[in-house]
Amino acid sequence: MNDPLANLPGYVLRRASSAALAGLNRRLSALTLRHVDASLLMLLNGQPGITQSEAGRILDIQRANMVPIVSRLEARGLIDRQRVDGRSQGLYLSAEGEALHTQVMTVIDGYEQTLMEGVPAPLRKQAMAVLHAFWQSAEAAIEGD
Amino acid sequence: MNDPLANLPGYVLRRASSAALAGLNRRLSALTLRHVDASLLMLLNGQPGITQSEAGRILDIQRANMVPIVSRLEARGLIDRQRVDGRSQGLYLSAEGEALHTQVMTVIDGYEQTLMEGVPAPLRKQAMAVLHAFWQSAEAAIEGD
DNA sequence: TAATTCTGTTATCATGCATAACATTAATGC
DNA sequence: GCATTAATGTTATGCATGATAACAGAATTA
Repeated sequence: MNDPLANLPGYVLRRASSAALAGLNRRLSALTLRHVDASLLMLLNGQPGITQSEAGRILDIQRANMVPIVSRLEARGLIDRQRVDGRSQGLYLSAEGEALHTQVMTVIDGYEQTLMEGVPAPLRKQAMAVLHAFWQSAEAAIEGD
Repeated sequence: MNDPLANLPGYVLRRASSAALAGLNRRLSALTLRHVDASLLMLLNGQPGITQSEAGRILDIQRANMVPIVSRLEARGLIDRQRVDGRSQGLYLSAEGEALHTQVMTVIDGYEQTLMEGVPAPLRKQAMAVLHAFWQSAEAAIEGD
């Protein structure tokens, strides 16, 4: 390799994320789901009745970009909408959506475990803390020159 | 927040990477560069004369997707091509490209330092090792069911 | 020499992400 | 109560990144 970028945390973060995503999408394709779909199913399982906008805020997906995602999952009968308001609707997993969610969890749990097991044991204890630290640091660094 | 995905390393990795990339692109826009352009300039500075395909292999960019990147940078006079072979050309930073590269380094170094400083000191020592571990683990996990 | 591999390239498609605009509805300030 | 402001869902659109398939020309190899 001899990649002169390999000592830049931001670059390594991106490569790791990209590879991790590729592996996950590969596994989720068996359920005909994209990772973003899976993340919404998981969110709705934990917070049923949440609004489309709220979900987007939590997952960091623009309001406008939530539309095709929700439509797709609703069209597949995986989620239901219930009017909350004149303008907003609560999102819920349908029975079919819950069934698929358990399959999603099997895939995700297995994958995340595989990912973690690939990290040398001595580093494993601090691994999540490091990732969260970078997340927070990167969020803070978005603005500024 | 209350994000039930926050304990999944893959998800946190993605969010951190996404945020880090946003901040970087924001800073690079002052140089009218995308992060991928910057990464190629940095690579060519370290390994002048490298081939387009080789660069793509190192940066994990498909051969076909290298074409517009190289064309764009060449059109801006930042890189030169020198025929190596009947089929391949070596890529080099032009004088202008080298000048821009130093500016890129200023931006990148400053940004990566900011990113690192946002990580609590006790974690900082192992931070890079953790990122590399996830990178390697994720690469290994791409294949497999 | 023949078969295979590699390079650069074109074309095309899927995905993710950003922005602007809009109508409807809700919340807020006075 | 009414006028202003804010929020929601939506449509449309564009840009950037990646992936795949196909091809011609050149180099390697068997």
